[in-house]
Amino acid sequence: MKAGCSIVEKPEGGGGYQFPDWAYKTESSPGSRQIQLWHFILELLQKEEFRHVIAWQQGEYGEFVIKDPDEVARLWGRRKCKPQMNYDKLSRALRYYYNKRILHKTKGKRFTYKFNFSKLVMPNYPFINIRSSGVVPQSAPPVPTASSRFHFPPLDAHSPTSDMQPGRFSASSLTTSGQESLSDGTDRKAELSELEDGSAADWRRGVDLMSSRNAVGGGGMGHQKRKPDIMLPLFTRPGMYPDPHSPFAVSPVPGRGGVLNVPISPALSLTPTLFSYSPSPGLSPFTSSSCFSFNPEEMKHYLHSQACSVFNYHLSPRTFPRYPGLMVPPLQCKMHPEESAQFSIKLQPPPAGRRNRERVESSEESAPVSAPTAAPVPPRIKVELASEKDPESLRQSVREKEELAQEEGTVPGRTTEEGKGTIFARPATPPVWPSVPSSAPSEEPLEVTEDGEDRPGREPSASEKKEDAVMPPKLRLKRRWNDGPEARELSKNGKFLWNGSGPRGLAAAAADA
DNA sequence: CTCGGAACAT
DNA sequence: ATGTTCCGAG
Repeated sequence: MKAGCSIVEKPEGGGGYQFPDWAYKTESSPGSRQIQLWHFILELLQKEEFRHVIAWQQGEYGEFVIKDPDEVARLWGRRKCKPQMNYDKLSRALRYYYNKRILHKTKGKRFTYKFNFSKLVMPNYPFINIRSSGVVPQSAPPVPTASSRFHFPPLDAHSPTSDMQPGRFSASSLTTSGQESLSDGTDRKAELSELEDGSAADWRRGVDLMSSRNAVGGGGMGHQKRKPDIMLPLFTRPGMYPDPHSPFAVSPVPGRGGVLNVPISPALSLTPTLFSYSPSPGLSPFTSSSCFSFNPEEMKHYLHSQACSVFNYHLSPRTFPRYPGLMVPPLQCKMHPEESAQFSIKLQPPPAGRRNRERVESSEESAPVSAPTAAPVPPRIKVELASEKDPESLRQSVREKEELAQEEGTVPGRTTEEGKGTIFARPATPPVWPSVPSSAPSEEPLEVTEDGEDRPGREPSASEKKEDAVMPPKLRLKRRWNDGPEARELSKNGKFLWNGSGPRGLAAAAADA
């Protein structure tokens, strides 16, 4: 089928680092999902080349703006071999992330979305930002500001968390950047955000690590219901602060030039450990070249990180195979000269779906002009050139290097944002990240979550077993953090029916099963 | 623009 | 499970 796209192509034609195909297939067979949209977005955000297309929004942690929707869609379409991709479709996919809580929309701001990093793991970006050495390319998510916030659901009925939270989050909830407060209520049905789901659950597992630091949290937590431990992932220990480059990042392993040297994730040891995840895309040095290099060493790291990710997040169990011991995928698959892709022709069957909606006439409209040669009754296949234009490409690597050299970067002119090194500066107060406590030994920014699924020794204890599971899917869905504080209201509108929303909606329900 | 239901695809 | 493709509604 997707003959034309067999290779994982990089977004911009030659430029970026690429991962071998298998790298994207976190799960070997069944639903190997290749790259996911949010991954892709993050990927773009990491590269300066796309700064004009998509970039972090300064001032809001994790928020980004799609400056050129069409371009982003094009790139995405290319990556997925869906020439017909457009922003409308892409945005639909993005919207599906709302319920998954991977993303949410920044209301009032066009093309602006915000990541909920607590839910993300970068399985495919193990090297990202790990190095404290710095190299944080330009795009690092903005430092959290007062206004930025994620909705971190209360641990209990009343969330001590927010309360105890050092200012940062509390304030935010009130204003939120400004806009959403009013209209959001629109109709957003169920909000019920109060129930927390994974996210809360996730971060709450701070446990051990934080045990010592609990005090810091304000000591408010004493009443944890299910999770015995809750903790606010506060960075208590000065030493563990995030590396200067990323506000959230905590690179527990300071000087470590290498990547993960973590002896497999602590999680494996059942120790509820939280890792911080740093959204800031620090490209690792590895990526400086146009091709991703895979050394056994790195591979190992990569795998480790995968392991960590998988075990610590409930992102998706299938993110990584249960690698017994770690098996290293064949490295043989070096790099494909994908340059060839540039002019390859992609065949894409018309959207087969929707048989009902005959797109008979429409079938042609998509490529009316270009298919003159077609026979009278054109086969239902569209032929398209997969060329487009990828000017960027090569120079990227160079640029990156330069960046590295500069380190701070001062982004070359432009950037609506105030950019500058300040981006990476961390707030005076410890970059508290609710869901990201730091764990000493590991670099992988991870967060422990509940997916007990693959955890070797882990038993699904009722208490720990996913809360998600416990919570009725309905409730769990349609929650948003974004809403105004009050916004959430049980909406009893008819909207509670999910009849058809089916699979997708429930997807949010956790990776279990 | 943005949302989200539906149906369909992988 | 995660999109993709359409589409009506606001």
